[in-house]
Amino acid sequence: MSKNKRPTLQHVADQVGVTKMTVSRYLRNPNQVSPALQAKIAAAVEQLGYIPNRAPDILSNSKSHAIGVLLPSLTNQVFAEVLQGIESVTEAAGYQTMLAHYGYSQEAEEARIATLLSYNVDGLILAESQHTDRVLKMIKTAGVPVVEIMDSVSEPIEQAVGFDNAAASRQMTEHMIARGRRHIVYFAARMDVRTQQRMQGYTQAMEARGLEPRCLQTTQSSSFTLGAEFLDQALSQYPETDGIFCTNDDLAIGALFECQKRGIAVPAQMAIAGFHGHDIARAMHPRLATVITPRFDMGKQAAQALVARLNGQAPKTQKTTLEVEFDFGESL
Amino acid sequence: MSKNKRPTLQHVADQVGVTKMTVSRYLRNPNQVSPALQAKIAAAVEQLGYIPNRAPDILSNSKSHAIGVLLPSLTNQVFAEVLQGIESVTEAAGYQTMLAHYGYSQEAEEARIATLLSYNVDGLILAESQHTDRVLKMIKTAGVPVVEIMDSVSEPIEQAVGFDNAAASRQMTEHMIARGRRHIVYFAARMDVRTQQRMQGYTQAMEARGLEPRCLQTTQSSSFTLGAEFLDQALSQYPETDGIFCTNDDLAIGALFECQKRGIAVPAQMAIAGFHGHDIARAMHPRLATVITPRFDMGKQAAQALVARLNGQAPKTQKTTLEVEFDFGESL
DNA sequence: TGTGATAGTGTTACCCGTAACAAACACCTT
DNA sequence: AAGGTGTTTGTTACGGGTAACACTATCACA
Repeated sequence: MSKNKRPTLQHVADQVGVTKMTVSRYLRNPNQVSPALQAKIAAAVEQLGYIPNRAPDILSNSKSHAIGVLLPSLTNQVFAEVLQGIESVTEAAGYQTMLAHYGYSQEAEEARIATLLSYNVDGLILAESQHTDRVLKMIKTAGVPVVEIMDSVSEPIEQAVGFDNAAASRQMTEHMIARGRRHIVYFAARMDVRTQQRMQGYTQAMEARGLEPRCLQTTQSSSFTLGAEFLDQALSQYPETDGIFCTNDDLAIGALFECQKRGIAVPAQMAIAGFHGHDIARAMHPRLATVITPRFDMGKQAAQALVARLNGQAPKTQKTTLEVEFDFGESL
Repeated sequence: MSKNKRPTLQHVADQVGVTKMTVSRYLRNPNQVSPALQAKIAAAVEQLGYIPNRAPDILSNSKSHAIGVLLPSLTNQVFAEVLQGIESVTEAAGYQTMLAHYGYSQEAEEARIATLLSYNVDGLILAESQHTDRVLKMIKTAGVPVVEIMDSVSEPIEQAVGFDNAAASRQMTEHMIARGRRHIVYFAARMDVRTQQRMQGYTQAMEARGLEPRCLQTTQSSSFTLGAEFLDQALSQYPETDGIFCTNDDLAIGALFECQKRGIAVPAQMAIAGFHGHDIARAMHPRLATVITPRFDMGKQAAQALVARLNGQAPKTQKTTLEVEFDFGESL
């Protein structure tokens, strides 16, 4: 039961009767060694089951070919799609992503970044625009390129790829007003920076039309259940409510289901809009009005920018603002 | 603009006037060095912004304190929750998870595992029960412990934590039959091993009652849209259909929405059941009948088993079968 | 005063793949 | 035949943290 250590280049070399340098050359470019040896080395590699080992390279060159990705949450569909966009690029470029999540906590983010840097990641993609001082110092000291996503308004560390949360929210609110809604309530959860920006966009649009902004908010995380609870709260607190705009689709769907349960007609009696444009929102009846955010594309462009940096290209743009789309669905 | 290399123990040591060995000792246990040096080293570490480096340790000991997790997909809510269960354990145990996904392809899984092993992961959690020969050989050669999840029936490489897909499916089908449904159609997508097991459970239950099993299947991935399309197909192919059992909640929800659109009463005219028990299924009206799978717990127990192995404990059980729960909701 | 124990610090060697350089050899050219 | 060129393989050293061992200073106690 003694654990045989995993084979190294030396083991392969011994089997063939050459030095490990020759095997190393063969593995990176077979034509660098003579045809006779090529066959022998190939056989030995196959027989021993040699598995490449990045550790020495990481140690020597501090290049891990790994990229650290920090996301607040993975159960949130939004970030799963962002990650797909990132990996569509990193995978093709030969980078392994090292994923970490921090549950919207700055302290947790700091700890995760320290861990990722201890594995010598070559670059970082961060889904947050505000960081602790220690995070900023670590990134500077480590000298790794960083791309921030989700927000194109805040000042980035180096580069950012995102969209304008406040503007998107303002436009959706304006559209609801244009359709005749006057008593729109905003549902906000978690109260992270982006939710605050969206709430601000809503508030601006309401005030610009002389309407009174009304926000229901909580620091707990959003869920369908919460959307239902907020609907209840809105109806009792503001009985005249004729529209609801939610900081994400989960709340909106929860509110819409609750309307259906109570027999409140959507959109006849109540307009409902969400944020992000998830598949489910677009499959339901009535189809949910929502802001379609460029999640995949944002991940993709962020990764492209990072890979370009790692290939030695200087940052091209500091901020990239992606456009959101609107689906006014059947719920307004 | 010359890139200062990130500080090493040697830099800290030089600043203090000791050897790097002393700094190393301080970092792992401050009391191993004299109080006078403790203060000086702490100051130097802080000033230089020293970031620990795992690479040498990985090289020396082949211990990375990282665990590789292979999931077929991340946009699938199921696996996001499994991952949360895994990380609830690994994070506390001081292991970094390295995540990779393979889009349900055995070849992609093989490539991902090779990559993870090249980073010297200490262990693997695999969400698949069938693997290529090369995967089996690599795992054996690397000598890393492996825990498989999602399926407790197939023969595991070493250990498995899962549930019985066929039995769960059989039970749900039996319940639908007991409620009087006679023409139940099964909706299957992707056709991975677990879907096939579930379909088999359905078929067994139907045949045991002398009913004709009818399956609509496709290799494309499931979606709400596909659920709607399948409903259309079922109604035209088998007009007498009075029940639908779907291989996952996405299909079931798509089918349910389509019923609502067409004015087909659920459950009066059509019973619908899903699989997995997502939040959305439990928030909608009528509440979707569904098999609630132990996703978080499965990830948690798999990670616990793996961490125990890494702490030198022998595998306790080869297979762990977790129980599923049933929510018959309001759609049967 | 010598002996042994202990605390604190230093020295050396190692992990493994590869860059850089060196060497050996075949073959061609003048 | 000497020199030049190119091909193939070998040798050495390196990266950064730490285990193992060595050494020194301090102190207690017989």
